Amino acid sequence: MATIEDVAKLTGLSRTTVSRVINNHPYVSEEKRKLVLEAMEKLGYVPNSSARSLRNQKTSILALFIPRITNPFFSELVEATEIAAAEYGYQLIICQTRYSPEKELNYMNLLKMKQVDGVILASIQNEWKKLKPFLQYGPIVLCNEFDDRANVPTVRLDQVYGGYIATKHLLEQGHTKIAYCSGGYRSNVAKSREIGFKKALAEYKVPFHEQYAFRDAFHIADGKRVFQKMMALSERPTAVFTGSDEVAAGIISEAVKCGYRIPEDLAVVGFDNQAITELTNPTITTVHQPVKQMAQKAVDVIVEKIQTKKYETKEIYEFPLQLIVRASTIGSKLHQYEA
Amino acid sequence: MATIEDVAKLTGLSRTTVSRVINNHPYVSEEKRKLVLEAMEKLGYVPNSSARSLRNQKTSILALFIPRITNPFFSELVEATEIAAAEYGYQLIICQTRYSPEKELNYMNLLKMKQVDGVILASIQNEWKKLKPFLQYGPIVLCNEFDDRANVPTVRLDQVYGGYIATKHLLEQGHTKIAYCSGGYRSNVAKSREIGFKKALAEYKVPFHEQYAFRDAFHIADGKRVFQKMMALSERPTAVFTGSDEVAAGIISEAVKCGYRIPEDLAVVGFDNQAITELTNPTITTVHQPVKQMAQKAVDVIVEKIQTKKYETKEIYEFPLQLIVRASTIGSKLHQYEA
DNA sequence: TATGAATATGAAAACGATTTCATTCGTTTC
DNA sequence: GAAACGAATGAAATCGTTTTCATATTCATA
Repeated sequence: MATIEDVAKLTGLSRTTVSRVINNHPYVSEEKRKLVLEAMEKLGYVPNSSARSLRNQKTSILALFIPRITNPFFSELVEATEIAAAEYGYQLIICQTRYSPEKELNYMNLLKMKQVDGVILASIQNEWKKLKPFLQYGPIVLCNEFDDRANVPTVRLDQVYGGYIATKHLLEQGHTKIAYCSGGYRSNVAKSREIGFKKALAEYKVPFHEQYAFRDAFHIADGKRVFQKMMALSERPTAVFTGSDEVAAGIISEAVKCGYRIPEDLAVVGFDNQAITELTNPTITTVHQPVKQMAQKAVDVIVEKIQTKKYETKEIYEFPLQLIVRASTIGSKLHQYEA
Repeated sequence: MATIEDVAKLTGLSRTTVSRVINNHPYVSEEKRKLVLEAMEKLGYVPNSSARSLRNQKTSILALFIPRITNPFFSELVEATEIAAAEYGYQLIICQTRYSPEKELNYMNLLKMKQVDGVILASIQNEWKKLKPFLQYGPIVLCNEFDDRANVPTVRLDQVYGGYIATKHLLEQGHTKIAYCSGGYRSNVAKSREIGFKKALAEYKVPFHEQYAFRDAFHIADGKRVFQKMMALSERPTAVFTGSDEVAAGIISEAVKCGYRIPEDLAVVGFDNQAITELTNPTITTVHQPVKQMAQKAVDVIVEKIQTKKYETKEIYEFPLQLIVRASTIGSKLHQYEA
């Protein structure tokens, strides 16, 4: 394994000069520069990352915290974040908290140990006061998830608006018995959507009944379970708002299997605009989230924070959401080949 | 930022003793050990990763190469790999090659620069002779993808068998005009499946026509495109083998939209057993791949190679595949509530 | 009671880079 | 022709650990 010393020896120059060539510093004669480059090539020399990190106090690695990567929303976020990070020359370490506060705190030590230059939190499992102390070791940027008490840069989507437009759409179709379905008790994303949901109901003077709320739905299986619960109610809802397309797909799948018609018997809106929304029958009305933009911004911001070393600045960057209307809410016109 | 020196000063001991406590080395009196632990706690001291990596010549980071993470097969692989790596105390860096040989070679420098202790290749974009030289810098383990010329540990699935059982299943249903659909020209995974596909055809004395082959299908949209191409043929196939559930779902979606019946007009088998296989209508017959086991084994193997430092050993670990029969191939019985 | 082993500790050398500071050599400037 | 400056280079310190080697103490054993 060739080191800078080997290159220095081979050229008869000092480590300093070699280092200058590597880092494109001035005051190296063209003659020596060529000599060094040739020697580096010949020895197959590449600077050692650990040594550089130690000396420069910088690893060029970011950590991205997500609950689990198999959730397509987070897959897309990881994809976009990795690409954006690579543009800046950063590597991305994936930290799956699996909804565990302990795992989250444990991964946070990456910042303390200086194994990463910064942390992007796309989900939050601990109270902010538990995370805040880590700010002394490096920047934390919130992306997607957020917390009012957190005095750090936050890149997020207007979830209140998302809940609002999706629900308003159902209300416009004449529904008054609308169920609410979400995942993540701790999540402010879910809470915001619920605020938007209730805001829309209030505007239409439609009351909300707590028995219509299901706040523990994450996966397809949860959707199936929730559907059965809804159908067991004495007064069944005619529409349901869900916090993810997976759950919406689960509901639809179970409904169709049980002989119900979507949207005639139950209108369903999803969230995320995932690929499955166009594959189910009927296709799923959903809310599109600009994940790529959000990821890009989060990386832009954290790179800037790493450079300026000002970590405790409350900056909010918010992107809009967009309703995508498909067959699961507006019925027959789009149901071209069914039945 | 407290260093080991600070802890040493606070306790009045040497760095050596503090280091011994950190690393649980023997020959430290219980009295001093406590003293050190208290001081570490008080200062909030945690060892610096870069310094450790430099000194120990070990980063405790693995790199996982995949084409793109939004492919659910690779999401699942990343999830399982991250969990398995974490058990060994390793972090996981994600390298999305996006099917680019240049990007792949570029990421390979992580090994050369010693930023990672090992590389798990779940996809291969370059000829092996281009990758082989990196073996002098650290272990490479193939996982999922493979190459006969590569003299390194390989954890893989029996793809020939996978192609075989899926195709045999179609043949057993009486199909003789069977199309073949896959993604990745360079991929030996795809090539193996094709071998299994043709083996099954041969056993049933069914000839294969090249116009039934579509080897550039990766996504849902490709499935839709392929469906249109198939229907434009003078002699249309009655069944199609696909290399991914996404493509199968695309085909089914497009077929249903155009008024065709699955499986009566076209039987479809997918690959991967992804969540969507149970959400489409009809549900998709597919081949289940034991991704978790494969990922776990790949991590076990690479950790061992890192320890033993023997990188050039050809070891093959192969896991079996399993056919999951659903409605997209066996028709009416499972189509309970359609029409 | 001397001897050797086991226990406990520290000084200093590594790991491989970058940076500070000093030095040398030309070239300009007054 | 001395002073000042810019260009080119290297020696050595530094980043924060772990490890090697040396030394000192304690303890058991002959």
